[in-house]
Amino acid sequence: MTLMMIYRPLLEYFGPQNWWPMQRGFRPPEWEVCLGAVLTQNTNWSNVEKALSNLKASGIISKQDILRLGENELAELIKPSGYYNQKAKKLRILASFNGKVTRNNLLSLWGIGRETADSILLYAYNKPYFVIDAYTRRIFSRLGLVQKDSSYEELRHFFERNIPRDTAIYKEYHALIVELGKRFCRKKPLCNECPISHFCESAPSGDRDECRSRKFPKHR
DNA sequence: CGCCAGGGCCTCA
DNA sequence: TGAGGCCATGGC
Repeated sequence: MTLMMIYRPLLEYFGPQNWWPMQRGFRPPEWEVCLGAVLTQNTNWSNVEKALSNLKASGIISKQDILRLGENELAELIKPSGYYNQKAKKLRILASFNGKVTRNNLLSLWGIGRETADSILLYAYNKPYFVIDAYTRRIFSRLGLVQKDSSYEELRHFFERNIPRDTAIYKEYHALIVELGKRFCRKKPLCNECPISHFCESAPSGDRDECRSRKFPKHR
């Protein structure tokens, strides 16, 4: 079993997710992707949309707009996204960053951890970093392809080694993982309706392929 | 009402 | 280097 053998049925089942538009010739505004990447930390995207529409309704879009605003006023506008005091601080720090956009430079900023950094690098700057989140860890450990306690960097390298180095695929795959996690591979999984249960070690045995070759060694 | 969502930081071993 | 506590709103 390969990672692309899982990608294909997910794409067929859910269709292209089109998170941040990824067509040729179109780049989403980098700063707007950064806004979303911070606001969505441990938060439902529908709450992020409320925060983003508050910002837009107030004409607050650009980095300069964010920095012109006081931290408390910014916090008030992004309140629906939760953790609004922390996120207001994080956004001001990120908005004032003017250095070269590298992973290490992003990680050096307070409030930007591995997942947020990789989301920004991939979706805003089109750099081939695979984004790992809680769904990724849950889904692929249930599938039996990785260990539950693998570190972030171990998981990221595992995906980057086993997927074609194509940012369009990275973007789509991560979005599909999130969709599968929300719809089927929940904390209490809905294996009976899951489109990839036949690949899964954790699914009830009736839904599973009993005779399949394991192409990957268990990831440590 | 409880649970959880596209995390990250700090503290304390 | 990892577990646990903290940050917080809104939808179901």
